[in-house]
Amino acid sequence: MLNQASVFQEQFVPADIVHREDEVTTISNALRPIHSHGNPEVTFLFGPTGVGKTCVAKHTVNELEADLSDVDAQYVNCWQDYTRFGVLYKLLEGIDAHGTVHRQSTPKDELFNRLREQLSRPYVVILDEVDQLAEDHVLYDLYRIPEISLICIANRKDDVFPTLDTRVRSRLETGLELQFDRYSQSELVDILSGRVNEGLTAGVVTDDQLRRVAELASGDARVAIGTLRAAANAAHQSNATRITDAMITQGVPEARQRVEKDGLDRLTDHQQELYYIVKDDGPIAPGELYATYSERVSDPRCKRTVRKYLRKIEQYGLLESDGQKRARTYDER
DNA sequence: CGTCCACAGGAATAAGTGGCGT
DNA sequence: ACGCCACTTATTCCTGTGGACG
Repeated sequence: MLNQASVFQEQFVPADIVHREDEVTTISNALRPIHSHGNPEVTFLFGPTGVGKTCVAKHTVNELEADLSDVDAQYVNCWQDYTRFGVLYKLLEGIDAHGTVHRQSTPKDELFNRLREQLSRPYVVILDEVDQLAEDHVLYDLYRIPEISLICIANRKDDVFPTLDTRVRSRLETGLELQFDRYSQSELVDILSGRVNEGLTAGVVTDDQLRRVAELASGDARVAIGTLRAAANAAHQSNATRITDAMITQGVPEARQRVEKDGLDRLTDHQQELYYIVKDDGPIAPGELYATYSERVSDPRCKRTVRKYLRKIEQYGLLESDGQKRARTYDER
């Protein structure tokens, strides 16, 4: 019944993008100067998780690569490569020019210079989760290289721009900004249908069931597809020929946990403790949160450090804060 | 409506880590 | 083995500020 499990994987990029045609066109147009040896403005994609930002970016770049033979492209997730070094190295890797580089012994601008020298043709760079970039000025570095076209992805505009150096910001703010919103239920159904047609044997899941999955995912394609994957796996393992409603109901928490766990894995014990306090007791005021936290752990970190943790957890999309200063409350997302 | 203070977040500083060449 | 260097993480200190409260 599972013909092609890969279509349910996180990083899968479908050949046909549904319900994001306008976005694909807009980004395509933004990249158009590449055809005539110009250099495009920076493109920003904003929106919550599971709304297709990464997918659309990758798809559009794939199309461009298929169109033009003399163009390079590289995808960088700034979660993994969050330093200037990491990003530059990844970009050199993308054009097979990384050679031998030692983290410490390589002079500061060696990587940058090497990248600039090696580039002879357009290089489209997708910077995903760009708000996680610890060293912003690398954005400015890349901006200065004429061959490089940037597509930057982040959850919220406010996560990116306020932290940027003003000089960097003023350059980047002139770029194109695209806001992605949550999918509607029927849009999610269409997305799911596409995957089902490719990945599953006909008749394994009904249209009604897909509607149910879409409804439970509340606009998040990541959760929707994850739910379907979990249900399909459950059916596969029990040698069933069809997905049952129970499998779907069971798949939802599984998919959500997976999304949650993704972020949680990146947190330290202290950060996880904070997350669980907020999850259990939220919405919770800063003072109370810190009091509870210092009770629960044996060696509490100072307040300043806890504030840094909370900011980080919030950026992971696990928590959200509301209000300013004394009136602020932390709550689960 | 003014004062106060809990809070956010920047900067400087200290302590710890890991890879490197010698 | 050793020190060096780049870099990370936590702490202390500090400033600005918005909401609470008299």
